Amino acid sequence: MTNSASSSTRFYLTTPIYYVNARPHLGHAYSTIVCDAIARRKRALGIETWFLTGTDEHGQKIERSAQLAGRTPEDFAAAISAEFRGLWDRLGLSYDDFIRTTEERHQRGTQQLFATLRDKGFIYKGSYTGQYCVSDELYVDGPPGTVCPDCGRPTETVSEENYFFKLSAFERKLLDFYEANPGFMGPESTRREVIAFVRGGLKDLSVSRTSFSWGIPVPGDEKHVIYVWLDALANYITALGYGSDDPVDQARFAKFWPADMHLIGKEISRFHCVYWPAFLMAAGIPLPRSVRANGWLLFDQGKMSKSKGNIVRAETVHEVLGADALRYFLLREIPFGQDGSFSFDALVQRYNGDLANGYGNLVSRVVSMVHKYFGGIVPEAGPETAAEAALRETAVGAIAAFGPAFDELNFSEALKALWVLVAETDGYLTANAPWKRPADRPEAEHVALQARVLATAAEAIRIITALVYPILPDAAAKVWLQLGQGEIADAAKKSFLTELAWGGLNAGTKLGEPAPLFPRAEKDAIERMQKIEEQNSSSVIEAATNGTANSAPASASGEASSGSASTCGAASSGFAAKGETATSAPAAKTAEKGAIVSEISEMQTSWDNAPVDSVGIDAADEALAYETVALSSAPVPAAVQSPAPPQEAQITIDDVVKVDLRVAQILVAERVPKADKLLRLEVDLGYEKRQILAGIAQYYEPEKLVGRKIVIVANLAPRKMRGLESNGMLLAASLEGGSPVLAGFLEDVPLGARLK
RNA sequence: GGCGGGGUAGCUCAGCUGGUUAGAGCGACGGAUUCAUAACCCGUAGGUCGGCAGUUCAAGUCUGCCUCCCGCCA
Repeated sequence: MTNSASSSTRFYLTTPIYYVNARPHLGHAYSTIVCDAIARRKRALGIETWFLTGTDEHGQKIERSAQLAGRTPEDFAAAISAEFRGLWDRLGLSYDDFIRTTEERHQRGTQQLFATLRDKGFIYKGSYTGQYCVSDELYVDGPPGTVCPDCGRPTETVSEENYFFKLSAFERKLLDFYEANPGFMGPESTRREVIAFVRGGLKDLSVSRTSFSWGIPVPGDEKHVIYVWLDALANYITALGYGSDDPVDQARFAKFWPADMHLIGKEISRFHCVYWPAFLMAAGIPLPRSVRANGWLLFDQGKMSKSKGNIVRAETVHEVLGADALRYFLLREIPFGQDGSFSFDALVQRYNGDLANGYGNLVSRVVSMVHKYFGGIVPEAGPETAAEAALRETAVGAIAAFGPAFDELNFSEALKALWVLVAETDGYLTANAPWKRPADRPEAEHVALQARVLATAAEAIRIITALVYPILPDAAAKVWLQLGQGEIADAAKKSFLTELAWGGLNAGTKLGEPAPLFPRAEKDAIERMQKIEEQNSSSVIEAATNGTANSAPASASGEASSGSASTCGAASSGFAAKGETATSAPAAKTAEKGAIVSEISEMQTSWDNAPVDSVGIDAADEALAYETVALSSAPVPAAVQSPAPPQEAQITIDDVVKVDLRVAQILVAERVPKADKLLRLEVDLGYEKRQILAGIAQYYEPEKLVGRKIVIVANLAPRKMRGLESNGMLLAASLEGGSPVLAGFLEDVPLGARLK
């Protein structure tokens, strides 16, 4: 994995930076937790470690989302960035730096990178005419009228002058590099895909935009902003100090770059394994040593509640079972690099089985017995018998197996190997039963046995605890105290893992008081977590529905549901409803690419897999979710709060069903003569066609509306306007200043489908 | 459509270069036990190793075809 000598004394690792278009969820937490575990182990091995995470905040989608939320992009991005950071803090993640792409240091460094690329002749100005998907900020091949392959929305024809990066010049160099550095990217599937992609040919890459302004200006040509991906990827160097004049920054950059590991979500492999190395090669900057992709996190709770949304937040698990439980589950249950499924059920099962009944209970029984039989003082073990030798060998084997597995990111294997020691220690205790003295065993002999067995078991626990510390930092800290070893954080600072060996627990050590580590989760734990999520999402729905933002605008819902990704990093991991029916949601099918191409999120991606009956709702919830962040008070961080939208009188479900909302496609759109606001539309509901009038002429070009699927109120009483009868009303978000944004769908939906 | 990865006990997965009665953990069931968080320990549970056909003395383990799932690319 890592190869150079320097990486044995220093380690720089990064998470994706998360796109601030949606609130953090479990998928984001997954990547970050993995990095945290790695960072903790590296530090405990005496390796000087720099652990970077952050948020990706530029791009047209953020600009638009902010606008929809009635906020400035700065405020909007800051609020969601604060949510991410706050969550990482509450989860106790030990990042060394948190970069925001809106920070001055990043802007400066990114501009320098851009200028360097240009100075070296790898960036040129060219023009592009073709189709462009605004939502995904993606250029699409094809004639006018082509729909976006990622989101299915119509593309717009644009003609603009852009800066291009000579990616095509790096095709051979990249392939050579991959060959010379087989450990550069992983897992193997990612490696194969990336190589196949590069072999397929590389085209020059547009690296600037003029269609919006929320980004970093191109130095010397401020009409352009730097392409979000170039912007985002640059965070890995700007955070260290690239582009800074400050000697401290420069020293840090010199010390830690190149990165030892970029941990990413597999959907953004291409950006990290192709574009990023090419940018760096072009700029003459060393390449990172490895890029490792993790898989999606699938969510297997479709049944839980299709009306309430399926988004699970790390916070929920944290509240009920604790951060360690979440960390353990993610690292133990999911073989790293593969997709994994999350469910409360599996979580609780792991928690009870491995943590409560296993490790926690083991610590509890041993510590209590030392208190009970030896007053809390570790006894002298005395001469070893075959039983102790066997346990010692298991422990030595666990130490030997754990490290290499962990260092290759096989956390699951590492933990499995360690839990063999947990089980054997339990078995050893039961076999020797220090709590029971057979009638024919002399008292003195029994005490000797108790001493030997408890000292040995306690030592095994010490080994287990030391090894598991990077994964269960909170629990390990408690156990370390119970073992009379002091603060484990201090031990970690002293590189205690480098010298971990059997026999470190001295006789005479005074143990701390036994305290429950992982209280067994009762059946209600699952319900509690479900309830928390339901409340979270229902509050979101309510807030969004009450306010002005009811109908999620087409662009908004698309962005939001997709947006959770992180650009650069996006996505850590997809977060999806587990799909028995991936194919039944065809429209979303391609969304995944979007993540790759620009900033689509894993969220979106994941919804692709969702059972069709929940897709729309889930996506919508997410859309609403982010609006809530901006518009009203999300339950959590204070930083994010803002005035709640005006409350409307409550209604019941009976009121809701009175409104017949339907999907319709615009067949004809034209201006109504002598009316500057009205557009006459002919729409197809599948079962009938009808005419409706809409006051959106100032905001939408009629030609661009044709073919678009919208939502209309189908049972609105007819009304005449300008002599024309309108049979229905279309739905749009109403923004400040009155501009509308049409409601629409991310997935393909049949005409006439009812919204309910 | 091209390429790649998958389909092994109820669940999550191991099974390297083919070789005795196909494994682990969890769950379930039975027993034992009480130091411990109704935990721990022991034992049991018969899964056509996606399907078919081959190669071989011998195939989850190699080959071909089929089917289903996933990903990348077009």
